Amino acid sequence: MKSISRANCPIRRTTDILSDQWSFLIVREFFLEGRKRRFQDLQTELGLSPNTLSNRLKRLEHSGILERRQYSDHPPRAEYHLTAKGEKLGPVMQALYDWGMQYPDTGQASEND
Amino acid sequence: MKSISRANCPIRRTTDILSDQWSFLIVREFFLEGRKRRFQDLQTELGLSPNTLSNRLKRLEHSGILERRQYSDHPPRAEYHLTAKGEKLGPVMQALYDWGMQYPDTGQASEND
DNA sequence: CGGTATCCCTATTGATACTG
DNA sequence: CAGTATCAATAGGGATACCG
Repeated sequence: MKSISRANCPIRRTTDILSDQWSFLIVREFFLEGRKRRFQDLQTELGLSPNTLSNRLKRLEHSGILERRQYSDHPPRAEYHLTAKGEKLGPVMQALYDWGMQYPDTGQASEND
Repeated sequence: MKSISRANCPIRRTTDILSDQWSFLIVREFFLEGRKRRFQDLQTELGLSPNTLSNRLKRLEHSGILERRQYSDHPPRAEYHLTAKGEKLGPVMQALYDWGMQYPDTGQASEND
């Protein structure tokens, strides 16, 4: 685990994409709730505003982690799913999960769902 | 890997602490550059402003990931080091690193160091 | 050296209303 | 349903100057 340049460090490349208030949690929904998620699902599950969600989704799509698939026009229905690249985030999510499980007292979130 | 409440999800607890522009990268320095880092080291290595660094450092300290140790007053010298809890972030850092290594094209950082 | 104190700017977010 | 548009609030961050 040794990087050459800080700007091009693999950890930095990863966190540049995912390290904000929502991205990890959005990806989390795919691992926890199912491989296909719809806009409304995610919004309800996470409780963020549609513009913010739209924004993150586009970024994740652009980064090749999610893929959008529209399968109906008239009642507009689209679903997002993890790409192979997105699936490979499994170990990352697992590691975040494991650490969080070891320290249940950490953090300040207290509201239910 | 199944959580009960979203607000109290282990992943969320972890990302609540670490998921911002700098925290992962600060922790990264301890894994990559050495277990003890000083304020100036980190600032130079990462290129962030002192107030921002100070802020993150306090948060990481408060979260029990880093510990501050002042070992001189007159020429003021302090060093930060990972706690046991901080060391346990190893798998997280490794996973972030591994994913980043698999997808070297991802991200947009292009400047050198 | 190891920070704090200011000032300021911009990106992110939320709330809300609206559209195809 | 799946978003986009708009507006306002605020937190994050940079630059800089300063202090013990």
